[in-house]
Amino acid sequence: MKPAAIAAREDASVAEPAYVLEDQVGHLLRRAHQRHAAIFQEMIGDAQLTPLQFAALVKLNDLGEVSQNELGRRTAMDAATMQGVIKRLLARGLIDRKPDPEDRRRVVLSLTVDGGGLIAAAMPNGHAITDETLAGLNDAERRAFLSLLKRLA
Amino acid sequence: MKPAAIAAREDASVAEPAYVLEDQVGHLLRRAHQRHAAIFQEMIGDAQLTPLQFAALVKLNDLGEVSQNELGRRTAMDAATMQGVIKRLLARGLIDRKPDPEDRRRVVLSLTVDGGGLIAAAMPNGHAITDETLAGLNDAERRAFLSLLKRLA
DNA sequence: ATGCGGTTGTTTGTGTACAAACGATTTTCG
DNA sequence: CGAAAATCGTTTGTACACAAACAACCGCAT
Repeated sequence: MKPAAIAAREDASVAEPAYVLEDQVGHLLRRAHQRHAAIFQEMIGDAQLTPLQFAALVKLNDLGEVSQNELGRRTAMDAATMQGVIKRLLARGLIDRKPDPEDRRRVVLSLTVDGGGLIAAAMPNGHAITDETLAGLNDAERRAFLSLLKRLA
Repeated sequence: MKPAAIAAREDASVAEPAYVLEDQVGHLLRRAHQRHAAIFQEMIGDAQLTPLQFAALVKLNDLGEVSQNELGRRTAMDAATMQGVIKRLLARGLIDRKPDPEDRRRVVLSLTVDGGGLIAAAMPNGHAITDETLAGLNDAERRAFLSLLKRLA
């Protein structure tokens, strides 16, 4: 059995464009995301804090009080994923959880003092992580990249 | 307790740049990757086939025979992740696995006929998925984006 | 008022993703 | 030659990521 890459090269009239894994957006997005996650873990300054947990804390810091689903929408996590993130933040005492008196389905989340402190301390690291992730690009390239990336997300 | 976003706005002399989650590369990469995964699942034409499984099959198609770790490096998966991917592809009879006679640590992987057929059928869908993922951008923007993304990955 | 659609949070199951530790082997180098 | 270092594949444990199904609850239209 001959590898397709060779077979294709043998017949140039076959206009099938080669599927080069390394050139596919999906693969590149995955690898860039992997690299970012590694940088995050290295620089966030708290070995237990993950990107999603950090995102949840940041949003909670911005919003004050929110329901679990709402926080999920704001951070692009689905309800099931949120479940795990919330559980771990609760276990570390970084967030609070109380029933919403006005809607008995809901649960209201908010930062604890510890959570607020952690976010305040980690925020600068967040900026450094973003910077390091974009390290290969100059300012103009960063702006261009982020603007294009936003249109894809 | 006042949300930090408001507190910051009250004192313009504090030069702390706001940490806007929606503007961070990491968050945008994650969302773009999520969107791509959704498009992939919808368009790949085989409900069981995941992006990583597809990537492994594509590389196997390109290379003919490789060891498990080597395939992992070529597809940017670590050994533990590879384990699961290989297991599922084996279970579906899409790949073969035999000991390397020249190195008793190694296992040689290759496509089965079924695997080759599936890849041949799915390849066009792969191109369509890449296209759909980049749908918001014109040709020049796509080239620019991919070139920048490659430098980050 | 009630009934029905939609929302909220939860659970289960499958599939990435990676660290860490392991035994078995191969390679390298003193 | 033989010990140390590196590689290969495996397992375990933690953390996303989402589909699907669920009970409880809310709001709206009839």
